[in-house]
Amino acid sequence: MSIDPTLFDDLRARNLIQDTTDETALRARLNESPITLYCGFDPTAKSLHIGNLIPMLTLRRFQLAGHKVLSLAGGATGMIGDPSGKSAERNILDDAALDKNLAGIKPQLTQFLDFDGPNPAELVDNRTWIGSMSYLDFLREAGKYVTVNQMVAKDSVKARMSGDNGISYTEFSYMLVQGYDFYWLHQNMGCEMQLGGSDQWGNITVGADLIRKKSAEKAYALSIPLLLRADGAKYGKTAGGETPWLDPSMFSPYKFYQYWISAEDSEVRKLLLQLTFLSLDEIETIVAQHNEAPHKRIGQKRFAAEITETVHGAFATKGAIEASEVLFGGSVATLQEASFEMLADEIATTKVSRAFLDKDENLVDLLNEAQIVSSKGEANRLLKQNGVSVNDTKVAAEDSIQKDSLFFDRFCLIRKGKKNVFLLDFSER
RNA sequence: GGGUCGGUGCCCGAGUGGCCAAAGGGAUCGGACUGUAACUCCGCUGUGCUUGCACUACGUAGGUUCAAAUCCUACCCGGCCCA
Repeated sequence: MSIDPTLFDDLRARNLIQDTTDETALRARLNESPITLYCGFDPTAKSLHIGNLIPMLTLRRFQLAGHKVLSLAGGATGMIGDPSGKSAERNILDDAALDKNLAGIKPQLTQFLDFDGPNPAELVDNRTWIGSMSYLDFLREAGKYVTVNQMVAKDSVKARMSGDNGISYTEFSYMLVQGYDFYWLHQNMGCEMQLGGSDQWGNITVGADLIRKKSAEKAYALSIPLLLRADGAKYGKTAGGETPWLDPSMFSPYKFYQYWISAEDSEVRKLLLQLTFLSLDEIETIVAQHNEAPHKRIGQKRFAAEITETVHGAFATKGAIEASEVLFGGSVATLQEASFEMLADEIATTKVSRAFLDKDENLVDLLNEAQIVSSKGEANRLLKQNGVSVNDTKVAAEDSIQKDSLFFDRFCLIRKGKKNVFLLDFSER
């Protein structure tokens, strides 16, 4: 397998490099022969989310360039909780939750990398080496080589020491565990480099130092800028506080696509660069087209399509795009029954009993029943504020949905606000 | 272990016996504008219903009182200082 010598410059151009250790040496090393590198992901939930996408896809860039990549599931580190970027102590997950999360995350860790072929990636779990290690061994093997002085100096720790909540010894130890991972992978799998978000920098360098001290060998670190929105908020939450998960059963491809469609103009270029595999030239062309006519939102559409395809595949992406076009372009009234069925797969659909149809002023109950609102009070408020429409007609609390307002005697489209669309299915007799 | 300060709604934070479902700010949510933007402006934001009342809520459990977020007791949790 030959190495792509342009990798480093490409990463730079895409703004995927925040910090590196010894850039000159790293460049030389990357072009000399395939390097083994790893990036870790802790099982804090049963799915990864979009915040994990950049490191994941960067790992893929390395693999495509001919390097050997290791994807690490943090079965051990996940038990502790990384204090980086956190203002308060985290709850420790119990074993059952952890196992469940690991089971959900492992397939996602393999999804973006190639595990067959001439240069297969490997999936490792740090529980296999840390899990069985005794505390005393760990203190002797890892703890002896790192001073508390350095650890306390890390930003992630400093922030917590000066905050109101303090930091537990457990979380304080996190960086040491992660550092030992790097060392172990270096000794046992020839891993020379660790990749991570810029919030991981402190943790990563602990590992590199450990390798240097214990084995007197060189290890490299590369951190990636955190994916931030223009307003400085982290990507990884929707406006409503929902997390855009990668698991389609937790965050549908339609929602995923919509999430990116509403990205800001100023973000388009960055997103294309960091998260797609389009060439730099192609990206500049798209950005130029976009800037000529921002209202057409060429950039958002292209990016959303690319990233949705990467994460959810071509088929799901097609469905998400079609649903979006119907809901935000076309007219619902002209849809065929088959189109409704397609929509039902893409957006939130609730089966509702036809018994509701016999009542007047049934809207509040229906909204509540379909869990479009979390309380009847909220339903009333939304209706009063003109925030609900049925089949694209604004409705009030006194209105109702009756049989003759259904499409094909079964479907009814409800909008809450501008962007939240729900389909009610009255097909049960 | 001792001392001390603190724990209020999604978050920050005011409130020290009734006028408290709890000021103010942030955030979310809805509306207008628009490009399914940004900016700006407006409005809402515990639950239930018979819309005025009831219920639930100020760390937890008791108590005092006609009345408690507010006072008392015990406990739990956190910060800081001392040992």
